[in-house]
Amino acid sequence: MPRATSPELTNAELRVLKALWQVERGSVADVRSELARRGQELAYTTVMTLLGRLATKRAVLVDKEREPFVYSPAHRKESVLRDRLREFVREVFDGQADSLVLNLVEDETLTRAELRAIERKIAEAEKAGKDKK
Amino acid sequence: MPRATSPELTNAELRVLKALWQVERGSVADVRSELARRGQELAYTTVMTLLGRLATKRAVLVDKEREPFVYSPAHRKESVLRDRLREFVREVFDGQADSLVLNLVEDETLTRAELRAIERKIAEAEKAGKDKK
DNA sequence: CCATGGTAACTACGATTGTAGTAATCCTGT
DNA sequence: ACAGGATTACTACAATCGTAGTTACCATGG
Repeated sequence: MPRATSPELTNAELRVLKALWQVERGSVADVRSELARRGQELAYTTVMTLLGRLATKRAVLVDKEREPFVYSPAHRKESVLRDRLREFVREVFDGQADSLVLNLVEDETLTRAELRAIERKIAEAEKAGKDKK
Repeated sequence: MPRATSPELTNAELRVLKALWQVERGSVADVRSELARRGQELAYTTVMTLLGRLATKRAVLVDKEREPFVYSPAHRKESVLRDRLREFVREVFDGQADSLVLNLVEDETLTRAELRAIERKIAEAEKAGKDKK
């Protein structure tokens, strides 16, 4: 089955994409300063290389009409992260998402209170979406 | 802070390590057939290379006393997976584990029922461990 | 005793990753 | 009109990855 988004992104590419989601759309310079803001100092050309690779992978769109080129994410953050997550669950936890969550709780990355909060949030969302569906 | 286990493992290495956890300890040939059993056909030397790399990273121990060498995992599966998970949550979800779980639910990888099951399991475990602690 | 099959050590190799340099071009202010 | 900064295109390059071949050894069965 075709991936919802695009081929595998590397970590470096993902960091750039995250910066791009933040600025929504922008030039290499824009993305670069957003990265800097998050502590990722990269050479101008490095950012360009990464954005180029993302474009090749159809993960970002480039508007070349006017210079400097304007880059924008090709997919919503949620979709991309979800694909990543799916892949991770499959690769590392053999598809056992529940075992993954159990890990998070045992590790106290997630408290039981948070778990319950999540459950509540889902229940709400379900109720709210009932009629729309 | 020092990682609980070892330096980053690649996916190929992780697959080998999983096979090794399965057999608990064994020779290259043993690991290789376990991999085959799970649909991963690899050349004998490939498995050797991977086990060698795992040994270099201190992720497996090698007993060279007697040939064929006997390999065994250096850490429990749980620890290694947990490290991986931690890393993933940080890298991809910026540390927001709850957002990750929310994703799993929305994606229906996890049902709400499973969520509740997990919660119950945790509660039980907590109660059971109370006196031991 | 000697060939053969298993095993280990070392080498290989193209692809990808992360990071960046260089060359060429294009505005823009003086 | 030109120098300099911004911008893009192309190239680089060492490290790692995934996969495997080659060489050499050694024990065992015939």
